[in-house]
Amino acid sequence: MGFRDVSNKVDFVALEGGILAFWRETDAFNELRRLRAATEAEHGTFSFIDGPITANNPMGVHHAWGRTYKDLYQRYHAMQGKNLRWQNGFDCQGLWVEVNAEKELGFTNKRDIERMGLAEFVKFCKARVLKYAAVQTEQTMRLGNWMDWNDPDELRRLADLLLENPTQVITVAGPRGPVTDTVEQIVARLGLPELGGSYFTFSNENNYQIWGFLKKCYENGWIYKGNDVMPWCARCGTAISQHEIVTDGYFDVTHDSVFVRFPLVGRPNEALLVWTTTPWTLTSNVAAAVGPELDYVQVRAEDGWTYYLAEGAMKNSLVGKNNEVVGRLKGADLIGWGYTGPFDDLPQVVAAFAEKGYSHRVIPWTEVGAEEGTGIVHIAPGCGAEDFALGQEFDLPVVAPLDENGVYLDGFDWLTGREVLSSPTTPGVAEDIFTALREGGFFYRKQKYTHRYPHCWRCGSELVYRLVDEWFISMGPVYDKPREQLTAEEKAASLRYQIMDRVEQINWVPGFGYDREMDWLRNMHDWMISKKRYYGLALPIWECEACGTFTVVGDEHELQQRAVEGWEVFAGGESGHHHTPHRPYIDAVKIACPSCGATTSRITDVGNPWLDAGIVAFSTLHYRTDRAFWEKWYPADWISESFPGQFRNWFYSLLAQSTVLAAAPPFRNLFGYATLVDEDGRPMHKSWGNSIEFNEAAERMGADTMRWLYASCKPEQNLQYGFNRGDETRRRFLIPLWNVYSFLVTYANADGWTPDTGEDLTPRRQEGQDAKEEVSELSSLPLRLRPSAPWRELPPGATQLDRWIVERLNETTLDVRAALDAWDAERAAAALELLLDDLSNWYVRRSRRRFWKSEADADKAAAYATLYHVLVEFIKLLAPFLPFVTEAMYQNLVRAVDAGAPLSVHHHFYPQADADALDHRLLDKMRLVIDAAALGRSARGSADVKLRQPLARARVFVGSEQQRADLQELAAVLAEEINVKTIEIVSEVGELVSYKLLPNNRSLGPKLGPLFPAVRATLAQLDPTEAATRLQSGAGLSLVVNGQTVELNGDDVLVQTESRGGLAVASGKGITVAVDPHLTPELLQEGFARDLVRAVNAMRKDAGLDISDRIELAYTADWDLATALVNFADYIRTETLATTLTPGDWDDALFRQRVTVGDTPVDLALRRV
RNA sequence: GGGCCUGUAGCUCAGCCGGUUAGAGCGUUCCUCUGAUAAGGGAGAGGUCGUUGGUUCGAGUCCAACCAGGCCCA
Repeated sequence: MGFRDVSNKVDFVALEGGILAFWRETDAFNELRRLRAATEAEHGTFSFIDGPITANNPMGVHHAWGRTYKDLYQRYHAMQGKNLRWQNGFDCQGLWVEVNAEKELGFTNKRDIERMGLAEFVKFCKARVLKYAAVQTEQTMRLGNWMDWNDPDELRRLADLLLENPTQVITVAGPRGPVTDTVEQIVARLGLPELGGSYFTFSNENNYQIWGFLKKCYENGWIYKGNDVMPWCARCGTAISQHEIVTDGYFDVTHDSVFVRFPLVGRPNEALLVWTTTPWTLTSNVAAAVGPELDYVQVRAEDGWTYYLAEGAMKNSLVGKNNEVVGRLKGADLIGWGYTGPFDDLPQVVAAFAEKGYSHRVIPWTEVGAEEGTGIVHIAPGCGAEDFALGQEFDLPVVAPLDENGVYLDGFDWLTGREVLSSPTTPGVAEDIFTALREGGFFYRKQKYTHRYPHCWRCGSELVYRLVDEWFISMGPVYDKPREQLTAEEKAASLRYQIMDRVEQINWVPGFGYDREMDWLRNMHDWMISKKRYYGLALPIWECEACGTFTVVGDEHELQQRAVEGWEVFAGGESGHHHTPHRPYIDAVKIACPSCGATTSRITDVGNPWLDAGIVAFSTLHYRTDRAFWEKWYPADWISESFPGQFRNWFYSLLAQSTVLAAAPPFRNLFGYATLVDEDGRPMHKSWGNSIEFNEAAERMGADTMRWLYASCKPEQNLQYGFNRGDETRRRFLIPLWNVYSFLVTYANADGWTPDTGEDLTPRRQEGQDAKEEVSELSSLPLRLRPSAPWRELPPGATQLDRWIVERLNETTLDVRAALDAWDAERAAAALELLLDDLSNWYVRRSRRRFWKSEADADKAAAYATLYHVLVEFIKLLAPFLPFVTEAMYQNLVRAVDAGAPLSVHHHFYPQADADALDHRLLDKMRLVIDAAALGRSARGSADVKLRQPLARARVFVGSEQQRADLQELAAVLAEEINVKTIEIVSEVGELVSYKLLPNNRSLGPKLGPLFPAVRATLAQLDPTEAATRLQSGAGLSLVVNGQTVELNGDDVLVQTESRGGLAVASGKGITVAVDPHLTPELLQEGFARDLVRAVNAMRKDAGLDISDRIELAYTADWDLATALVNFADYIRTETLATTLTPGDWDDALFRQRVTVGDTPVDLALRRV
């Protein structure tokens, strides 16, 4: 039995398809799970928690980056015998799901959803999530990830059944047997133990676990209802987040801005001059802000008023020529002045001011400038985000004028019921406001003003800023002292400091992640957990309209107990079917107010989706139902996500929820990576046409290529991604790897060589025995599945080269393990690339003749055995990175010759090596020759002598005795590499080079200090050869500098060599190689012979001959060349497999060519024997 | 305005505790090797190390200020 033949041309994409089919057919992943269940007792577990991906759209190549790391580390730890949970996660709730559903349905605003009906809409969202979870599952499988995947077709079937009728009862297969329930409930139980597969954050377990978290926050007194001023779309009736505006929403528009006078109290005919672009907010004016450091002027204007405004704003603000500056003052001087507002009589304004005992006044704000407006800013805390923040700071009243449709509320007199913005049907209020201002004597002038203004990215309407009720979790105070000085009480009162203590316990990779997270925790505001939408976590807050009390429900059981109304709609109802805790059904349940007993309703808000993602450290680990399981898998050993954004999102929500619910951080190691951009460094955008679809990348580039590209890049830097980069990656690593493999298989098959699988103690799988039965046998850990021992038993004919490449393998194994243990895939990949380079460009190249030769001796056997061993261990090292190509090679190299070997390369243990047994001497020695050979080639290049032309000798200088001995030992190798007849190793190369003396700054600098420049100058004036000779003989130099005597020893002076006239010298890394370029007639003849061999072999290839075909060779050449051919006939015949080499030509030649050897033409003809 | 990060060759990036003539990959030009190789090797061209000060015998490296870009928070 031998290997399947392997072409050196390979279609990686087709290969990957074949491997996916192989895994599917052999159930290879599940067999791994069975194997690891058996090895867990000895090797433990690796706990990974997958950050949920929003199941909204097909995956992008940026997701594939992260998913490569996730798969890589899971495979690496599985290859150490550890057991894993292998659970992928989908993010399923929240605004982004709604938005995509709305787009698909062609909806333009909230009222469309209400027309459709909440139940229908929520159902549609869930089905859409299932559909894209199926797509993302298929894509991630294509990337090669092994996970406990749901069958994508089953997910699609559930989506269809859900849309058809969510209450129909079905039975589905689960790992512990069939499960029967309504479709709605089956979908809500996905990912739970009875159904297995990925977790979905819309699951009952996820939602109710968040209830438990919120209940605990409530018990700690941290939940409260607060206000915020948010950008709001009146048409859609929804808040728009700052993020949504920044990405898509700012356009230039022209508004009527207005200059208004605010008459000052106690200063007749004097007024502040203020300016605004949003006249409707003047109803809600509370204060006027000035820059305390800014210069202001008092101006007597021609309209009879005296105005105050910023000096720098006069030109833009005032009209007329007869404006006279009558005073100057700082903004700070104005602070505290009272004034009269333009709409002080509105009932809401009166009420709000009365409540706080407040009247209009001037406040300081450092942000105020004179570039726009008047330098006095109108402040309406109910109508602007910054205004609101200032209002909080100065404890100002808030006048909030608008309802959710942008219509004035009660208490605004003639404005009540008016729409604030103009629309095709209504004119808006701006003109009427101007009229009112004129009538009240507040109007100064108006002005067209063009500015960037936020718009709704969905419907295009201008946004307004609106005061809304939102629900928050308090993050506690920020204390004005170092963290370590906090008392226990202070810490107990402030969740942020408790979270910081958890952050401290985590290993952040890269390290700046720690700083970012801490910075966020220091500066974050209370966590706003509500969103006025439809599809998402139903916040378990019931609020009493009668007395204002609110209460939080901790789980479904508590809800049932406390329900006073509507339980049957939610959990029983006409059909008798239990619904999931989503709107609208959950809203039917009423409970009694714990304070006054009134019937209360759930607030209609849904939850912030980061609650959904952050709870998974509990919900997916069965915290509520199986505490032992949770304790086993919590905290996660490792999590990984792209870090932009996640410090305040997933990482934060995981940390916050874990801090409240458990005493330990949710994860021990965090690995973050940056952002994926296109090859030019620009962000990828569908609309820019530079984004790459995952499917396109996988099918054009190949998943292994993608994975190697991802794994070998620097994670903390943005990844510039594209097909050119992919081609380069394939060329640099995958193709050379395949070529080594193809080389081995080609020659092994030609020679009939197979690896020795004798004296094998592996229990063989019997025909017909299924994998499950095998588990009991495997529990005794067969030898083959034990960690592979370092390969100490080299075959009898092993050469130094064989021993070297095995040591390189061992060295690389140590490097790769150390790197992966530190979550440094880049370093691991770099070490693996170096090994491939050594294997391909040194070991195989230098061993080729051992494989070609016809006699089957011990040397050849050793070469095969060594290359085979190294390659098989190499692909195990690579398996977590390149699951496809390593599997393909494994199936041929191992399984094809040993049917009893483990089914998959991924079932093996990761290679191990013994650091103490590493032969550093051998590694250093060979590296020295590799480096010297490179220098030799360089030296030849500088003398313009091509490598094929033999030269008489090279002289090599190395610094240490040890290096000289090493080089002496390997002189033959070096001679062959650089094609010289002899190598001389010398302790000084003065004959071939000239010396240059340089001060050793590192040792002399500290010793000499200010004297240093003078010593350097003196040193430069010495005779370098004489000084170098003295130093090399061990004697020191004595210099007199500035009247002082300075003694220099060998360590203080660096002796460098420079090539001298006409000689070919190269140096570096402490090595100098000088080749003698002088050519004798004999050397020239040999060069001709080698040229000819090269030409003939090229002809053989062109003629389509097989490697082993014998030929006859005829030539027509001039006398010089013919002499060379005669003199080197044996050599030429051997190298070209020619039985004869004669002058002349044949009529029946198979192939004929004129080639140039040296400078002269030769006619060659060959025919097959 | 605050925090974090980044400015080094055409592009992407190394450059340690400050120390010899600032390196690598890609691209480019030339040369070369090759019966596993779609590869490999060598050489050339290409640098005000963001700017300005400072510390030092010596600064790409340390310090300060500034400039530009990115991310986050206001």
